[in-house]
Amino acid sequence: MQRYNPKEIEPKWQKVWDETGLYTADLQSSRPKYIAMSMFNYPSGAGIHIGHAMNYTVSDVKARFKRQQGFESYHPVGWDAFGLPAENYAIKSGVSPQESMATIIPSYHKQYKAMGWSNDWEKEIATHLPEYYKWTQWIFVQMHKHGLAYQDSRMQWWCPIDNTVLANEQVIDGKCWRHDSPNDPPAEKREVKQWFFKITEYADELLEAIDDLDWTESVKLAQKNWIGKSMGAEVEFQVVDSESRVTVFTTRPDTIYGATFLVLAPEHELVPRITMTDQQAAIEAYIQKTQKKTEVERQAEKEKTGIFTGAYAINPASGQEIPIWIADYVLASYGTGAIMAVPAHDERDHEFAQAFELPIQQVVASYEIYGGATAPRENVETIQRNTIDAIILDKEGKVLLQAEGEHVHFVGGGVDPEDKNNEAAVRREVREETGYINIASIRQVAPVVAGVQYRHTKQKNQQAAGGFYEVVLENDEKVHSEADDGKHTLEWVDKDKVTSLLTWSWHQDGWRHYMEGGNSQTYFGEGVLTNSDMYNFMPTSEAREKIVADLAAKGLAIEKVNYRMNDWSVSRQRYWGAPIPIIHCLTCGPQLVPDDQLPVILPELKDFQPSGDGRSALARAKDWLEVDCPKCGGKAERETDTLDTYICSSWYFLRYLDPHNQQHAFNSHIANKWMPVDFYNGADHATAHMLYARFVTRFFTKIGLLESPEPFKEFLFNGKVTAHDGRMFSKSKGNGIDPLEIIDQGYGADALRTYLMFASPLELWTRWDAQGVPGTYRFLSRLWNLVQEFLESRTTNHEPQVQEEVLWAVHPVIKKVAEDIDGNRYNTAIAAMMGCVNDLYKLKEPGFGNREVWQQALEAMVAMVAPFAPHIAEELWFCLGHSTSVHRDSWPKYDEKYLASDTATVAVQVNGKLRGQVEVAADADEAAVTEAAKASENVHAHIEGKAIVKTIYVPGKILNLVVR
RNA sequence: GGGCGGGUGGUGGAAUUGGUAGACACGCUAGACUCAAAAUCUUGUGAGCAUUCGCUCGUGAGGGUUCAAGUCCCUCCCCGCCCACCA
Repeated sequence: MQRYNPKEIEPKWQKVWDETGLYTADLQSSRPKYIAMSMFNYPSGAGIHIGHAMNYTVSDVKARFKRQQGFESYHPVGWDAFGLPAENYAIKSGVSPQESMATIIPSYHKQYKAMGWSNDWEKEIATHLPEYYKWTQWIFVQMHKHGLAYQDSRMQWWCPIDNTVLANEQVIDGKCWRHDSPNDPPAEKREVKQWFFKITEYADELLEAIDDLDWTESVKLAQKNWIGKSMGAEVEFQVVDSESRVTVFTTRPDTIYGATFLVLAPEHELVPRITMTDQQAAIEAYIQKTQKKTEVERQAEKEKTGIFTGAYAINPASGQEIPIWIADYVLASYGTGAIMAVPAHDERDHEFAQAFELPIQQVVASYEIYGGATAPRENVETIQRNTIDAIILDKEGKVLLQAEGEHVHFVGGGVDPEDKNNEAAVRREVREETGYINIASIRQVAPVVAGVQYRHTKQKNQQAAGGFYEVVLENDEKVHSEADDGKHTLEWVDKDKVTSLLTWSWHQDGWRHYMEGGNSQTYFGEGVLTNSDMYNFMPTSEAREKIVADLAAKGLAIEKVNYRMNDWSVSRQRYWGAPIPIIHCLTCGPQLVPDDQLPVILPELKDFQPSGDGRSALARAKDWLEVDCPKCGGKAERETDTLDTYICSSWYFLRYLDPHNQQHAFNSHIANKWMPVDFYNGADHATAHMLYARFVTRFFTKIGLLESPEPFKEFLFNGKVTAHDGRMFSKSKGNGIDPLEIIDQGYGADALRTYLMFASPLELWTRWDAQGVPGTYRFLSRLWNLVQEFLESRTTNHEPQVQEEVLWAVHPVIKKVAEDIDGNRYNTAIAAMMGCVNDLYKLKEPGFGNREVWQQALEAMVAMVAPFAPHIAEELWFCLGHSTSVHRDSWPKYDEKYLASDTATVAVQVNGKLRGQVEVAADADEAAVTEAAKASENVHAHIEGKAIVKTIYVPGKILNLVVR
């Protein structure tokens, strides 16, 4: 018998598939279409690594599965060839990126084929070829023509090593994404003229469509956070003694009465205008300091820094004059670059206020509707008042509680108009209720809490907002009080008794807050307003709208939606990218390169070093640079920026559908049939790339070239492969695993692929286990041997009933494997097939008597294993007598009659504990099963002498006898 | 700090969503084949007790609901990932 030898069969079939074009998709086919792909590959000299092996196998399995099911299945292949690494390599080695790609890409061909991926090589694309980037440039032109591309000067992240601008997402922890080791310098900020795509114009629709996507949930959430929509308002603050107004953005206009100061970002344009002369020097020094500060430093030091401008503004709600500060915790890039600080209700503002001893004013109170006897009543007048509650302590630390009927609470009461402040109210209330007059100290110890209740004494509902004050008595000297009149009683109690004695929950809360030493005036939740004039007791949600509306009527506010997402900066000051199709004319300004002159060919150079003035190496290509203006014919220069490679990858799936089209980026008719991509997967780029692809796709639908507004129907964010110790594989650690080496060791691509899909659920990270591939190799060998033994055996038996168990073993697995692959549960699909092979080993003991049954079973097994292990499957498929490939239209069908057995094994529990099993007919009723169970010896022992009080029967599964 | 995932044998992971916990695989154990080794095949493998039918415990910790909890509810602990001064 021939042994399983992947080294022999894998190259053999790879050659056959290649020559016959087995995986070439017919885009015009009348079959239902299916397109599965993994994220674009960036080719580098290192070749494919284990992460590639993982990613591309995931989509390959899906594509193969659908192809076997009869779909016209397309598994495309292409190269994201532009980008920094190839250029950096060129700078170092002098080998041009064009040349290195010309050798790297063919080496990838070999590796892809060795992995057995079912790519359609006829439709291969590469982004660095003029036939591709002509259309990348064309997209820029279309964006420009539709008003979505513009040039602007911006402070931009700048990598001091590459001398290039970085996108926000390319800055990680303050450093360039490619230079993030401890020794690398941080990214800087520089003013640079840039081209932008107005992705923010699509922010809302990109956000709204997320919910309906069949994507990994974490990625959907990441996209939402990335877009970062917040609803709020812009409010104007008049600067005192000045014409200027400061516009702030806030999501909490309801807290405006608590805005006790303003903060501007150091870069804010008003800073120089409103700075008082005596502060000027200090402020300039502060701005200098913050500009030098890197993101890393800003994040490391959490303490707030800032400086007072000397200027004041008027709070448009309260009319108070409040100081204007500058601080770097306010970002120039978000909102208006200025905030109203509400230290009582925002953690950052609170920190700042504490650091600089600025006033804190609580304006939102948590709110409670009291239950029980004091519940508010209907059709009763509601009055509103502020209250105080005093936690009175003597020198020993005992606490004074007041009892009134069934209620026990702290001493407290309303704040009367004659009380000039709350402290006066506390003093008055303590004297009136208790008679104590000598108070050592008073301090607010819990935030103001509001509530509504029914007051029997007044026969009205009362809304009250009150704070808790710690009152420490100096001595026990007292005067006549209400307590002496018998209105209520007073009692000194130990601190540990207080909680259990208090009858009002809000007093319990206040006490808890006090005992926890919680902050006395901050509250970050929702509630009702307090200290806010006519808005008092209004719920925060309502006040948000009302206050903005009232201020808007005076022209001082406007409702505003803000996004954290910024426009897409598409300029790169690099050589190795698609040139931006713009010509700068001194008289006419920037002009688009006319369509008939596309592509703007990237000239071949010898020196790829950026020109150092912030422009790319293209600035030195004089012949290329100098052109005539397409409008006036005068002297002009080409744009030297190239396009962000994210543009290349934002539409490549469309080019896959029409890779050789000379007239158009893609054919709309074909694209409308094939879009959206049915299955997409990857382990990176959850935000930027996916969002840009969605944006560009939506743009195409807007301009009428495409029907589907979303590019990816299903997206699986799969896990990565790490070393056995959980650390990332990396070249510097020298711990990489080379997939080709595994294959060459003799295990073959099939075993490797199967292991990667089996090791763990696709969405989890996999730790590389050196024993894993040998394990799946063993499984494939067993299948191989099973088929070979069957083919060599001579036994026959013509009775159809013989060995029908074989079908009972296989058909449920056919059902499960298809369901599991559809649901991306590849690991359990493989486990089910392994189990099935093990079952077949046992069933072959008496020989392969019923040849028809065995033929059917083995064909099904071979076909099911084919998406994971395509080579062995093809070999065995032909061995089993086929003359066409297993990889098309071979998926087995299961027969319902082999799914459910006519007998069932029922587990018998007594009082929920497993005590035995009984074999019964599948349709046996509860009584019959109970009878059978009672007859079972061990069950009998457990129920003997006891009464069965209840019986639960789950048909075919479990019988639970409850005894007493 | 915010958000999202998770904690199940020696290991990776199963468990039809409340119904026999540990499928499948790795590793380990014993045996067969072999002069021997590898490969292959056959055993056994959560812990403890009993080594005979069995019994007790067991899914991060503690409590609860239920005939029945890895799964549901409450309290707490730990780990991973992503985002992070976004007003």
